[in-house]
Amino acid sequence: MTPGVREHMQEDSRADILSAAATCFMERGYSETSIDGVAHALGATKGRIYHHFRSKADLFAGVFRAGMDMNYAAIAPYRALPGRAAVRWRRMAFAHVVQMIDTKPFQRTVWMGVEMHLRGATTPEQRSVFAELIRYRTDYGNIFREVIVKAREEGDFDFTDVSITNQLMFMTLNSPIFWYAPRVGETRADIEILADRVVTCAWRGLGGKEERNRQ
Amino acid sequence: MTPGVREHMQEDSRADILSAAATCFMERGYSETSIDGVAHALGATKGRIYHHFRSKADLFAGVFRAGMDMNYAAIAPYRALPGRAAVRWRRMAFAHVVQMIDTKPFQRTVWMGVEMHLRGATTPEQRSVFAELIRYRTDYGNIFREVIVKAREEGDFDFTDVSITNQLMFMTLNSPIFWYAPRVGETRADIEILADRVVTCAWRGLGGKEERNRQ
DNA sequence: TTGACAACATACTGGGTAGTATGTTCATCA
DNA sequence: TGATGAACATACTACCCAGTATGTTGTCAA
Repeated sequence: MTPGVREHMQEDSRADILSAAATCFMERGYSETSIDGVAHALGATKGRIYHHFRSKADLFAGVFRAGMDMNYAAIAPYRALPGRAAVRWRRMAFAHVVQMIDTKPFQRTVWMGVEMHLRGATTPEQRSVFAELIRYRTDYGNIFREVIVKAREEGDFDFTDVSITNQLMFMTLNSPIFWYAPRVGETRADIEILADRVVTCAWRGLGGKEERNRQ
Repeated sequence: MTPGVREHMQEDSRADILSAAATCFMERGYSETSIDGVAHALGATKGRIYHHFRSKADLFAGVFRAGMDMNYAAIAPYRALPGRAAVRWRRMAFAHVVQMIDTKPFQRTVWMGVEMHLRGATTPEQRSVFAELIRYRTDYGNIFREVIVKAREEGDFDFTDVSITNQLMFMTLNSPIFWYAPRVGETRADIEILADRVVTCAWRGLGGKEERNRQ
């Protein structure tokens, strides 16, 4: 077997662990999730996980980072769109909401990570790793922040306090991670309609003008 | 000492435990919170807590119920207001948001309780108690649901899907439990301005018309 | 003044789990 | 073809913590 393929297999194994861990973290929370539990979900044992991750916190950080990586990738195609910022915002917001639905276990883990960091539930040694992840996530938030400020300057949005507004906007855009559940026979189009409703709600909250071509 | 006073002292002791437990649950989450930790925060020991509550889950349920009790009490004065439903909604929503800020530790615990129930993180025996609390909370949500439906009928709100809209609305109204932090020198008026901004954002999300007398 | 009981504190036990130490297998490479 | 190391599995330990069992103190009622 070529070294390239071997390396790829290793990365696959890591990705499988991250995916299983994300699901476990979502379904049981951080401390209720045991390494044995994640291993069981994989049909493996602890050894496999501890071979790839130094600790439970390291595994958690891996899921967090993977989730944020996917978020950046999801909005990347729209960040540099020319034209009005409000239009750019709608594309980004829509991609973000769809992303929340598609990678819900990872996003729930990211959310938990932020909560844990805010209450300082990390050991000193992992503090720096965690702080970097939080910065990674804050930067992501600031991308949207800059866009809505620009859109306000261009007269398309209307709000007073930027910080609060950005918080409320993300609260709406992220909310599917809490209440979305796939319906039987649900198509891609159904999900997109759902996402559009969420985006429209956030759009209104930002003081965006009503558009005729949307329901 | 009169029996009345004794009983009152007991209730005081219970209330102190609930308050300390709410803070601990908020700061550390459910499983990271130890009974010893709550006792320590009270300057007491486990014995005191287990004298009033049968288990950790029972203590948690007590905090949950107390939080919801306070919520019902907060909106009670406005539920039967005559006039347009949209106006009634604004009063109720404002009272709700202020309540989220004032009793944040309890509300965070309620939130955690809902999450735990959704992922089934309860033992069978406590399942019925928990189910009743969830119903208590669902009923509270339905109060708002009925009001926004009425307001839509009266032409003041404009939205498509009631369930999603109610979810998104509560997401916005509840959000201060995640990002609110008291500022130095903050007055009651500052909090009310903050709450009004949140209510306005939710109002817009519901498709409410802009009002001139608000910023 | 003396039970009786409420309201705690103290001391102990058992189960679950993070982390570690040590095997085992198999592919690659010299 | 034997050495080497990656990629796991197995076995074990040490700790934390919920729950319990039992003591202690003060109050009230008779």
